[in-house]
Amino acid sequence: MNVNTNVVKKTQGRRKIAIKKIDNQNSRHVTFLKRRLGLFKKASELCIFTGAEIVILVPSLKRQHLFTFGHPSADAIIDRYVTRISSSLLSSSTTDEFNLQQNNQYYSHMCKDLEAGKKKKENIEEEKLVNIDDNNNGGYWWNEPIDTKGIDELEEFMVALENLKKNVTSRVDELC
Amino acid sequence: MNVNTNVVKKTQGRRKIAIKKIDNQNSRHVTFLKRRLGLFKKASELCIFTGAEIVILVPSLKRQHLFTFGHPSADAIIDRYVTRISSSLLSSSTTDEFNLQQNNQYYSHMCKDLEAGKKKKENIEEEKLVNIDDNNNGGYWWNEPIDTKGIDELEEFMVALENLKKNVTSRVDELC
DNA sequence: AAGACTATTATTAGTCT
DNA sequence: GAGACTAATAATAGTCT
Repeated sequence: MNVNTNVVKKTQGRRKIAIKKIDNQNSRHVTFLKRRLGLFKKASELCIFTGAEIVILVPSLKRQHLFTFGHPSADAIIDRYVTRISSSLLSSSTTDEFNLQQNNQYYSHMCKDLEAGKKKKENIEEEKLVNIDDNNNGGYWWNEPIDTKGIDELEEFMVALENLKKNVTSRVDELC
Repeated sequence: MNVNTNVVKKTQGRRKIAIKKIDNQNSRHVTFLKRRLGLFKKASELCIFTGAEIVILVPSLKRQHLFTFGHPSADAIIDRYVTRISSSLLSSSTTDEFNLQQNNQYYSHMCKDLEAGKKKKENIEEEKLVNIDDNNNGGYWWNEPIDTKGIDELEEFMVALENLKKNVTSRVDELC
């Protein structure tokens, strides 16, 4: 029987916490430190195990610092991200102006998932995962539809990216 | 005694794997899928628990797609990242042109850490963690020194970012 | 306040469908 | 080939320094 085997526990160990913002500011900062490191470690492992490129940007909680993770380099991947937006704006201006909701769906989905907790799987048929398949066409991701929210104010500098795009395109011709 | 208690294990469970690129392509893709989701989940939790802003960009292994995680939005944080580079280039051109190695140190550090495995703590005194403290000055992170590698080819479009910068700065005046 | 500790929760490698 | 399963590994919440 394992009822009260008189083992004196030194700590209570890890405990579950509610899926909400941590109230206590000190705990919140400690968690921010620990989990940010954990996130970067996970990213490192993903890079090593699969050869993936990853960029992570995390402003400090007071938005005074920027913690970055980048392999091979944050700039290289961000260049391509920005270039992709530029390309979309410059090439076809009307065709895919709408139904462009592929990006940033993960957060809202994850939030729903987390809030729901470990709900049973039979009643989550409406929670389809985003269906981004890796081989739907031969094009590159920066030519695909993008989310255009907040792009208005970016248009001005997007035009200036045209020259950069050529450099970037040649830089990523090596496929894995 | 727990020697061969005749418990038939259904699976071997999770197993350790070497800290290196996974050879088998199918396993590599499966791991890329699973761990990418895990990474985004970790990011979601960090957002929720601490109120942090996070951007993650992960090109697919063939570099044909881009998987993004962004809260509140990838564009908003990237704008600030890019604006920070622009600001650095426009303001002081000579003072902090060198000793700018604060970014992207995590990957190399983590790689070393991972390769070393679970080495004893007494002989890693040379592996200091990056010392980015959150309150060294009252400035914002986009005014701090940045890594300028690969910036040459970006200069042209950086200049065009000047107008954007004003918008962005006002957008992040709300501190947490 | 930054790091060590540890019991517990969370993630996941391999396997099977 | 995308998802369920599960034993084992990995991350971490709270505590103590």
